[in-house]
Parts: sequence; C-alpha cells; structure tokens
Amino acid sequence: MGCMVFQQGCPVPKSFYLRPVEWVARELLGQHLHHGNVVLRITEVEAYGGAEDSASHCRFGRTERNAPMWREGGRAYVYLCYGLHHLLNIVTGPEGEGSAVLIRSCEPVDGLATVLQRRGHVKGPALLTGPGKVAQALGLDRSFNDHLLYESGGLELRAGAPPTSILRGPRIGVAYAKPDHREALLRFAIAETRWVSELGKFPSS
DNA sequence: TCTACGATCTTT
DNA sequence: AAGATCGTAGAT
Repeated sequence: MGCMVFQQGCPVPKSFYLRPVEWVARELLGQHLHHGNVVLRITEVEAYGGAEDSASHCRFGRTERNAPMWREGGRAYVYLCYGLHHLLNIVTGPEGEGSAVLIRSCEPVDGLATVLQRRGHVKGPALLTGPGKVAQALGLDRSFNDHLLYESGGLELRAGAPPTSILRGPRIGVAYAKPDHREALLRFAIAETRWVSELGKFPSS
C-alpha cells in the first residue's frame, strides 16, 4: 500500500484515496484529470489534514461547506475562494478523517483549445499555475462538489506517468495558521516542470 | 442578522 | 501594491 502504480490511462480506483493524505498528495503528481475533452496532468499539490490542522477548512469541525471533506476519500471538494475562484480538492482517507489534497497546478495534455477559451485573454493563458486557474481550465464550479472521481462520466482521475523527482516545501496562502501548520512541508511539485506556482518558496536545497 | 475575511488572480 | 467579489463562520 505504500506506493500504488497503475497502468497509464486506467481509472484510479477508490482504494488509492483511502490512505494517509500525504501519500496520496505525492502520488497525485503525474496523474491525469479528465473532464470532457480536457485532460490535465497534475504538477503541484498541497495536503490538508484533519481537525488538528489549523490551516485546513476542517479546523472548525464539521460545517456545511466542508461536509465533503469529512466523507470517504475519492470525491471532489470544490469551494469558492475570495468570492471569485473555484478551488479543486481531492478528499482522502476514510469517512470522518477530514483530509484533502488541493490541486494547485496542472499541465495541459489535451483539449488545449477549450482551456484557452475558458482562460480568455489573460497573459499566459495555458500556464495553469495556481489553483484558481486549474478549476477554471477544467470548467469546474460548485456543482462538482462531492463528485466521485473514480466513477466514469464527468470529472475523473486516471493514471499518468509518475514524476522522477519531487520538490517539497511549505504551503501557500496559510499565514493565518499556527506556526507549526504554517511551516509544515506539505506542498509537493514535480521538479522537472515549469507548471508550478511560487517556485521560489521551495527550499533552494 | 451582522461583519470580517479568505487554501487567489489580474492589472497597476 | 491593490482591487475584484461573495459565501462562510463566528460573533452579536
């Protein structure tokens, strides 16, 4: 169970998600999100876990908004951020754990014309670095909240090529959290790609 | 009810 | 460096 590898193009099974959020986060790198004709390769993620994580939406316990996060892993948790951007999370762990992985950046694999159309006339229209851009490229809104990613139809996760090396650093935009959680190294990115936000905030090593 | 504030992105 | 823009959560 430590590492799960699937043949490329296969739907990722439910069991993949029912593991510690940090493992799932790392192994989501390289996997493919499918929605309609659009296919994106996940290049950057962040893990958020449990009621103890003061950076997580679950820090206040069960609420109406975070309900999907508390359910069984393998579903989407989509919410509106700053009143403007939809953010896509993938719920992990068993029912009641309250952990999820934020999808922060992706590289377009297919359906680029659709992505460009959805992005509009902004600079770097296909540079999907940042969670708001990812959800926009996939055409997601809150109607995808609670959607199961291991069932066919709609938004799906399928196996892609695993990365050869991974960057690890602190999460972005969680200044409000307690120091331990603010500084926790729970952001992961594929090293050999430019599809990563805030690259400078990884330890220079 | 009321109020403050975001797991952000874009332009200035 | 700041504005856009609104749902959520905690306070009243």
